[in-house]
Amino acid sequence: MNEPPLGFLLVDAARLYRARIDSAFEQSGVGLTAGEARTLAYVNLYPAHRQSALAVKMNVEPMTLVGFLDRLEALGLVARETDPADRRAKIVRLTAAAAPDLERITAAAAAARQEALAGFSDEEQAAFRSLLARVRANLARCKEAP
Amino acid sequence: MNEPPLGFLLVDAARLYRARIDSAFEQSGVGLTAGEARTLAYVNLYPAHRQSALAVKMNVEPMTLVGFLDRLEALGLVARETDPADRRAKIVRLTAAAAPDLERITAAAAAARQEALAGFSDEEQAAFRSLLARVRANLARCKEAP
DNA sequence: CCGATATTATATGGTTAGCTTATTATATGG
DNA sequence: CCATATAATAAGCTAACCATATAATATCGG
Repeated sequence: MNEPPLGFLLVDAARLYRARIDSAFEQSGVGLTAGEARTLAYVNLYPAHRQSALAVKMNVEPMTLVGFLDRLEALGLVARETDPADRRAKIVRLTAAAAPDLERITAAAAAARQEALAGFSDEEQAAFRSLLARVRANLARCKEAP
Repeated sequence: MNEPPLGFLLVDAARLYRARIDSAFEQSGVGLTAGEARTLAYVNLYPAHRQSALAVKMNVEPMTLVGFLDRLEALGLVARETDPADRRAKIVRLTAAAAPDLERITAAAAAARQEALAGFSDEEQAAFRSLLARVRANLARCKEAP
């Protein structure tokens, strides 16, 4: 019996993962969607970056990021400060209020990850991570051709 | 330097993959989105199944499948036949017209896969596929708990 | 046989996460 | 100092999902 092609596995797995994350966040009382939480985590990971730089890190169009940041800012979890070196640009920072949410996000994400990787040895987890990172890099690179 | 967590890699990779597939389909003249093409490929993979069975295979809600099939049927690529054993149910089949499109879809998907897996050895490809299938199975299973 | 319950597909309507294109404000190079 | 580039954003679109409700049909208990 033929199996679904690899691309479908990837898209399916990602959709299920996102759904799992969404439900984990809903349960844990953090009022954030997967995309918002992802953005918050990236701001934490790359602090004091400009929006455009953050968008590059996230492999997302700047306009997509604007929406996420709008909501996070409205919730008081991030702040946009005008870059003193360039008044067009904005520097994105976490606020103090973000810390507890970030912690719950991290916990929920860890739970989801644990379920996704159930039955994986440490080596398998590392291998999966590394292969996935290479796939992502391949696809991100081939996006800059047109 | 910290790296983005695994879940984000997965979601990012899938988004980039879907975008890549969409552009490949657009270029190749097949007027299908990634979701529609995925559905068509699943119909090919699991022929003469009921919609509900197909939805299970695709890990999608029945209502999501309805939309995809509506469009594929309007394009004349699939047909819905009433199941003689149960007049509520419909059996989904490919039409003869689907063959060329299916071929172009397969080719476009293969091209995207090749880009995603650039630099992978055969062993790495197989490993990635197998790990991904396990992740998908884990997540699909843990979806039936609530 | 009959009524209650379950199942199959679907209509309706909403959400999330993206995108493109155009606009505004500010920088910067000639 | 003007032309062009860049940073964020506004506006509006699409795809891909989901949940809830409904109509038709099956099925099971009595």
